[in-house]
Amino acid sequence: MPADALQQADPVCSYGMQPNWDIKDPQMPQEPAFFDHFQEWPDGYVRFIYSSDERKAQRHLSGWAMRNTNNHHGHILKKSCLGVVVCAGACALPGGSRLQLRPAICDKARLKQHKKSCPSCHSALELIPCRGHSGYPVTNFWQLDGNAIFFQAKGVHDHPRPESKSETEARRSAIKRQMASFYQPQKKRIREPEAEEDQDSSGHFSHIPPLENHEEFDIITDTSFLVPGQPCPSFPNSGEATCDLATFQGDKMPPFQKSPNPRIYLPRPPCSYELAGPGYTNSSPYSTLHKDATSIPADTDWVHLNALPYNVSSHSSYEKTFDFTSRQHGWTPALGISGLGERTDHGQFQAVASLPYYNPELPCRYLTTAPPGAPALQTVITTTSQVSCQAYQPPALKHSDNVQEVKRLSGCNCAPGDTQMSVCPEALSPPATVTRAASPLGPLPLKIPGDCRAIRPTWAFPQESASSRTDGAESWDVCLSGLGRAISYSDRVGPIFSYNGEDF
DNA sequence: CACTGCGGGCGGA
DNA sequence: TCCGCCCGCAGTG
Repeated sequence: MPADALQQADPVCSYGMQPNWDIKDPQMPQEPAFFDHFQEWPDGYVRFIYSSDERKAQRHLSGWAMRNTNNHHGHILKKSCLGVVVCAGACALPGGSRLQLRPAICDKARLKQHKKSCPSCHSALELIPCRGHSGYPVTNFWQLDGNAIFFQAKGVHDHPRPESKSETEARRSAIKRQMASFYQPQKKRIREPEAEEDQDSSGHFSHIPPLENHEEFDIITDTSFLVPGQPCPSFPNSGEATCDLATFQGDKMPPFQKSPNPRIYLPRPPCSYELAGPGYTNSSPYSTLHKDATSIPADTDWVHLNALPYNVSSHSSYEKTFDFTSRQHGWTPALGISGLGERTDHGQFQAVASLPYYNPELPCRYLTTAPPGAPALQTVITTTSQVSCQAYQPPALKHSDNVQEVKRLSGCNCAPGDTQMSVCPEALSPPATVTRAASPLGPLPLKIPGDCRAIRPTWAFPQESASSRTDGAESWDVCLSGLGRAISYSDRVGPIFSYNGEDF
């Protein structure tokens, strides 16, 4: 274990688990012995102390879309979570993923964003508000005191992660750079098939603009995210799909780069997708994704968290932290503990193994029951928006008392055609295996416990889990169960599917 | 143009 | 009083 990891672990425990201070205390601890490693996705009632030298802390950054909130305390910066923007139609992207956009922080920009439609099904976009703090948005407090930046979070995010800002920015820049080299060559290829597709009433798809235009290019990528139930004329098969994506992201987005956010829901088996490999062959029905993936590039605004589980295996998943148990509602990322290293990873893995993911009876691989250690807080969300996702909703879902949850699950939800994927190490690890897993077993009835949320863990302390993750650490949430569950991982594992910010 | 931070002000608990 | 929230303003990139 790297020294860094060790350093990180202890502080986390000390501050995260046993904080002896509160953001509102008149006097903060002086000269803390340890500084926590910056947590990009703090979740739960956690507290951290960052070094005043930590840039991200200085900027009060967070993976969550946090907006400034006036708390009438000049010395304490308060921010509240905006939630996540999803497709109101709850359409499932190929691969069963859902769009999870980062809400614009600016009210004006957010309104503008809301006017956009889902690139996949053209349904309206819906903002899932955060209600993780007693029905109110999760709040984060920041206070600079001496050489330390005190951070305190209140509430448990009850929604999927939006794309993190840092990731978005990183991806955009990377894409732009790569665009130049990748673009031209692909131009022709992309046009042919896609050109025919006219999904966008506005004509985005019908008209394939010069690839030089990044935005346009992004739009094209939209086609790659066809809803399973929809016809996919333009990408009938994967044969053509060469792994452009690999090329695309290859150098820029190393699969394992820290990527805080991506959550990948893997309702269906991942296509065998090889990021690194240039022409992989894919027989998967979803191969189109690959193809699409190839063209995916740039849209940073859209995040298909679930995107493609590519290379899940490549991660040597065993080692990755599959934190099925983790976090509150299952949306939270697993503890990816880059820093905690063996201890955590191992533990998590074991935990995972013990979980019935593969159990058909528990399609929602997230356990239905919260572990003892799980945070008691359960957001009671009676969101109005419901569901569109019912289309895919299995009967079992209906029983959910929490509409919101169900709806959200749709993310996990699977499209009708989802095949069940047994989640076992084997499946996740080797690409080949994954591919095999993808083989259609045929749609399975989706049974999702009413409270199909990820379970909260075995880890007794949310803080710990949160803290244990290093920033951007590789953490995975794998929701494999039958249909719906998702794998979310923080690593920059696979291609990140996003639509161009232009449209959204 | 969007993000960010600040602060006034309002209303509800 | 506290809190959530809206709004506008200003600085920044």
